Amino acid sequence: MTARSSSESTRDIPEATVARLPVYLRALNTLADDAIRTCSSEELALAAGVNSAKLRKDLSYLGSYGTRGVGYDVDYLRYQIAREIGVTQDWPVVIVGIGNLGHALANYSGFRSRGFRVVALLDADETRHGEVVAGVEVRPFGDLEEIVESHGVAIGVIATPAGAAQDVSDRMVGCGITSILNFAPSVIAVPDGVDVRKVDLSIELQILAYHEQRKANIS
Amino acid sequence: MTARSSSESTRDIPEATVARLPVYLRALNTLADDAIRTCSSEELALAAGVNSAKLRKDLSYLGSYGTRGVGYDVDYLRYQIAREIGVTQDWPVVIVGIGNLGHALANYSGFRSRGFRVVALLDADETRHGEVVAGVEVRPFGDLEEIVESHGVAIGVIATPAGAAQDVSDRMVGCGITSILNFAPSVIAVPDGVDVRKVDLSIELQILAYHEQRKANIS
DNA sequence: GTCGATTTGTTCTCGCGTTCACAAACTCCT
DNA sequence: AGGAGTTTGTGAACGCGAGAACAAATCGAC
Repeated sequence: MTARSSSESTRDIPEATVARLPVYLRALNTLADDAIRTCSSEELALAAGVNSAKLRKDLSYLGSYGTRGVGYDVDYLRYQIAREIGVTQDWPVVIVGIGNLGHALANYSGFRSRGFRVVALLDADETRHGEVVAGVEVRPFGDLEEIVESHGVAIGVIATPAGAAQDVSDRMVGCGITSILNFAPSVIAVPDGVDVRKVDLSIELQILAYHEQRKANIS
Repeated sequence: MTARSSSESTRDIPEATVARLPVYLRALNTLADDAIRTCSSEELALAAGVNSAKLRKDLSYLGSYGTRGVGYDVDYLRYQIAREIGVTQDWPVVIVGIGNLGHALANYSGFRSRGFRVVALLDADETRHGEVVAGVEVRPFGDLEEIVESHGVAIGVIATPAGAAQDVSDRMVGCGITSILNFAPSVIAVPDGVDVRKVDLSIELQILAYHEQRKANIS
């Protein structure tokens, strides 16, 4: 409908679609690894675990990158999705809280390969300072402002105990971080304009337990 | 409307509500730790980070456990939610894949305190067998069937690389596991009746990156 | 015992997301 | 060149969830 200028691609993509784009991207990467050049919406939907109509509608928000009667060019679509999400550029990331989970996150190769670079590991516990994890030295939490400023960090990861999460969040927001991924099992409050996503391991298990309990009670 | 018999409490709770119940439960636990006996829907909603109308509607699916003009009894509501979710009972859990993430999961105290007991750690890599993590010995993946049967395990956690996830899933389903929490960055296919929840670290970051990119492009 | 204040439980409306179904567009074969 | 076969992109219907608003119920004061 609307005329679309060169790189001014999309207006607003529904949140549900945004959450699925990374899944499509991964599926496309897998296809590319298998030297597959072209795929239909049906094939890609299968690989991504979604309905093909939903996939097509999702992709239509980005533009018309398919060819009717043929399908999608894997490499081309892959690039378009990556550009839309923003993973074609480099995102510096700070991780606060280097416990068991922080360790695992720092070592997670999936970040590196998707444009996320861990520029600093911070912890309040001084006995951990100087320790090197995944090639990065653990530094005092007080260094946060300096690091965020010098590297232009916009994304912070909280992997602390619940009690520290709100304080860490406040400090992050205070020095200009506008996106937070929170692994601490607590609700954190942030001002408007700051995005928070929450990953809670035990909540996921509790949801499974609920359904499991229902299955057992077929009375 | 419907007459409600003794322990036959609810019919079907919306999925969105089920996902929030654990959040309410945690908020209630925090209140209880502060020796608070009673709370209004407004207070609890604030602690849980949701709208109070939504909270009341969610709780109404469980029954009428509040008192008008007063609020909710913290301990009583806490018990009711815990019973509804199923965390009053003990859930044996198996974790497959003891890499960085598997280590972190095995050590995560939030599982133990919510009724989940890690009964076994399995890994395909023989060099890891015998290693003790969080008080549990790492055993060969081939022991899965025996362990699931002897402990009555219904919930499995996959923390392997992407390539192994589908195989592990198939084996789990094959020996009777009906709920899977998948941390591997891949889509797994399971038969009807098996629940899968997926936690993907890099996808969460990519979603944040998308919004971050939008913030930067205010052009 | 009655009145006012308070808070729950529920009804209603609205918007988002999912899915179906089909027209438009492209390829290939003859 | 034309027709058959495919596959995309999208309009329309449907169902679920969020939030506002209100009636019902309880407590406390007098």
